[in-house]
Amino acid sequence: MPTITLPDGSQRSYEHPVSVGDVAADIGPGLAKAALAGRVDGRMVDLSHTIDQDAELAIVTSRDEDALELLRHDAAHVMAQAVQELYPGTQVTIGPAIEDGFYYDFARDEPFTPEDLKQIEARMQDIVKRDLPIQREVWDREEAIRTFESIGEKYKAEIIRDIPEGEAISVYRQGDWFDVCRGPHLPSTGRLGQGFKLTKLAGAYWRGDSNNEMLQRIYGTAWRDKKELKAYLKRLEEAEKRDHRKLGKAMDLFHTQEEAPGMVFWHDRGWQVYLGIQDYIRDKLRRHGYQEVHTPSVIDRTLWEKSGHWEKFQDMMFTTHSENRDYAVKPMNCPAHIQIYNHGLKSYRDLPLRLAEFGSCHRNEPSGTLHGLMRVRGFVQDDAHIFCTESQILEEVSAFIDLLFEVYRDFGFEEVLIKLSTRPEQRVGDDTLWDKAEQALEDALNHKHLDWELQPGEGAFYGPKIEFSLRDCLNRVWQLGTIQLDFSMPARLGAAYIAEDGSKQVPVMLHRAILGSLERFIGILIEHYEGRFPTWLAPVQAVLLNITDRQAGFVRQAEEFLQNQGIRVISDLRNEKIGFKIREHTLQRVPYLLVIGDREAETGTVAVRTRGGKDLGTMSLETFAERLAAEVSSHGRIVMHVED
RNA sequence: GCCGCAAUAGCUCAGUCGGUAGAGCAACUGAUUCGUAAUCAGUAGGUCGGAGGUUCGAUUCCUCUUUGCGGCACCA
Repeated sequence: MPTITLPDGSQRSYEHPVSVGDVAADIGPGLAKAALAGRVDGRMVDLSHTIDQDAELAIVTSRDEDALELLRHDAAHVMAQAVQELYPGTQVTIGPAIEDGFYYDFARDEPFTPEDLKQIEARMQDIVKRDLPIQREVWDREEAIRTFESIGEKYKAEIIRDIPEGEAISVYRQGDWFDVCRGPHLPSTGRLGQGFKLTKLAGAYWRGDSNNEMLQRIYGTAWRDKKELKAYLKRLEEAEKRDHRKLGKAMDLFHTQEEAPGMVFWHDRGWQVYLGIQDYIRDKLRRHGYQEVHTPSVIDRTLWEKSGHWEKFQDMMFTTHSENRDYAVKPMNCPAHIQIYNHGLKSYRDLPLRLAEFGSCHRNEPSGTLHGLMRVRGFVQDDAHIFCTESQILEEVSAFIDLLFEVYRDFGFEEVLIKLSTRPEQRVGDDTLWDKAEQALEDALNHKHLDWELQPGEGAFYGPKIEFSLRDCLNRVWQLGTIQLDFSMPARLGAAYIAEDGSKQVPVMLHRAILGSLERFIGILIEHYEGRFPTWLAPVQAVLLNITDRQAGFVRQAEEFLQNQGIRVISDLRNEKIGFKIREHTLQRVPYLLVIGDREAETGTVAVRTRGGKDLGTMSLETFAERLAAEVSSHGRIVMHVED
């Protein structure tokens, strides 16, 4: 008979099988009331789950993190019930808990409207008030399929058919409503509470396949109580203020317009940031043994046919035509870099050869994917291709990872998501080569003691890859850097080198980028810093502000002096109150505001105020320039501070 | 590309149950020269995304289209 071990190590023995709820009640009435579910030997189960052998048990209450997932899953069920009560004939499909909330996909001919969401939400609250007990039942497979088909739920019947033979078909019932579900669930709908809200409507393909019909997805968020919900909504609101599209407009960095969808018009201030990043990367590449090259944007179609891109991506390439020839605007730089590699016979002594380019690429991305700077049709990558021998792969990959983290740290990014994608089903190259390549990437990651996630089957057809991603302010993940091994293209485009033994060999090519698309990277930077670029990247680093017209002459002198020191400085001589000017330039996120009144003009100094509102006191122009230079060259690791 | 929603002044937005539009900020003019997040007054500013239709009359209703937004699918 079961002996149950609780998290504190204490044990309880029972003469007969007991439910999780029984154990909770046995421990104390308070816990019985608070109990939502149990964790038996690490697996989440219902309160009604029967324990018939020795086990470790933790009672899950609303205080546990686990409770949130339970809650969100239940919210999805309650929403589905509400929808089916309000809109008979709507079919249910799947409805899981997700980060911060839940969704449910419905099949219904008529589209849901934002007004419907309010009604559904009201009905959900009603179902919560009804406090319907949630009961688990195990059904016979055939009977389950028949039942769901008989009530017109063809998607559910299909889901049941796909449950592996031998696995129990569990059905959860709340009132008159029931749904096939693995569980676990809360003991009753009342336990969901009122900390939920429906957030958005969306389309979603059945089973995630664009060949299938589109269902209607309703997203919601769910929390333990109203207070947590409010805090979450507040957080979302704050995050939206960081949106690079809003800040880009407010800070006059760039714009987009109807005539050039997915393309960016960079304004002076945005372009300063762009150039600053390019200069920085250019310098890094020189120091790390890369050559910088530049290749044409418009290249004859036959080259893309040879490289294999035409076959796979022709729909996504912009094309043009002239004098009976077809051209494509380059979507990537690698075939062009191989052309440079192919000029002149290469020896093993030339390897590794690292060719870098700020390659301007155009891809005709599907219209629905465009998103501010994050997903565009015209972009520049900090792209490079490393041609090397097989034995040089590990060393080159390691060196690249070092460089990548060096760069990310200079930009202030510490949290990077890393994924290793391995061989897909359709691929070129034999398996021993893949073994070697995947091992090399894995070794390089482990050698650096990095946390990474394996994505089996997600590699490119020509080789495995590592991807480096960051999250934006709304928690969306965007890939920045990548390094990909390629065994295919060098051979396709005739790249070769003469080995030590005089034989002709095909080099391995590593495609790699650190920032990826500069456009996307700037988008991430804007959101990460909420527009407050570190001084070394800020489009305007300092602004000189006069108090009255009397100081205009000195302001002009100071501006010239600081400009000659290489500082991006402007002056604001408008006849406005100092508070007004401070406000404007603070909103423009200029790192340093230099106020000049009679006192400063007489002594040749500036009163320094930061965009954060800190008063750094008065200092000479020389001192300010020196300190700013120190901040810039240290990439913000040394910042100006108040003198003691 | 697919589903849904949206598009009004330079910007942020209100509005019209069909009778050719309004605020704040910005701009311009004038006054003010004022020491750390908005000085005051005045002036001007719109084919209400584009095309077509219904109507005596359309920014408003309908159709198409473009772009954007939120997802889904895609991402060399």
